Amino acid sequence: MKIGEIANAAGVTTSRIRFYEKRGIIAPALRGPNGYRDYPAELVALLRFIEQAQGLGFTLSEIASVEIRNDPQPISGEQAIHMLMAKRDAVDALIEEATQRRHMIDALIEDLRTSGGDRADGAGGARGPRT
Amino acid sequence: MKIGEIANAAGVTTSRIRFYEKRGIIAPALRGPNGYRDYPAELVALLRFIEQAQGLGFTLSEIASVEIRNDPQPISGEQAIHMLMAKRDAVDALIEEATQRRHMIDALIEDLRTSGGDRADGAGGARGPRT
DNA sequence: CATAAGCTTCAACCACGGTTTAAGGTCTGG
DNA sequence: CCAGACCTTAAACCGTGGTTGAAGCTTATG
Repeated sequence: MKIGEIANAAGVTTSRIRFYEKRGIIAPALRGPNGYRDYPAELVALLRFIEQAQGLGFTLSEIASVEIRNDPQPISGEQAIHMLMAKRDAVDALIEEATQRRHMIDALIEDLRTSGGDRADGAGGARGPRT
Repeated sequence: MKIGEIANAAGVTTSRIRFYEKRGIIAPALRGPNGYRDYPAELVALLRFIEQAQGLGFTLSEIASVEIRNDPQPISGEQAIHMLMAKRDAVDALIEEATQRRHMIDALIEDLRTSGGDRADGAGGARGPRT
């Protein structure tokens, strides 16, 4: 798929895709004989994932660390497994952090509900009288 | 409390507090006869709330619009609750995505282990030639 | 009383995450 | 054949969320 098709399918701009590629957040595309990028259709899902993660406050570096790209040069099975396991750990870390964030959100909601709009700073605590 | 005390208690920099004040994210401080800012101790909790919310991907504008100050009119926690619930849904979606990714990584690792490290590519989504 | 620490304002600078613009090359349809 | 759509790179620009620095005033301490 050409960059415009991918961009259209994923709902992002072409400039954004090029930017991601330049930053190593997505794998460099294969190139046709005309120099045009040729992306796999799977990239659409990855781009959506990136948007999701960004919406949750993850930086592009964080996202890049949990994402796996097609390595240009095949590496030994040992290395590949090692790398994949590192990626898996990073994904686990992301899931854990996201789960914690979820809990934090729940707590904030509960706090707001019980305090009846009294104040919004309930979480994180420390509401002593002023010093 | 003077700005340095507040900053110390909340674990933020003084410049950040001045920045927030300038942007209207926090209320302007009272001033002593010397011109020094004098903040209520409650600001500490608010600053922590701001950090939390930022970590969840909220922009300062979003926070400012939802944040509840010492205003006479406590603006509805309704809004905040809706915002947080939407964010919670987004977090859930991300967790699901990440979990699927984790499974894909596991499958790849297994693949490499059983097939002797033939190929090191694949990811982002399905393996397979580009479409 | 001197000196450091802490406060003031204002302006310049920075990283991040892109978008926009310029100057092309390529491909498609009438 | 050629206009317009789509692709290329490189570099300039932008909003957000701050940090850093200069220059000066105040306050606390030996």
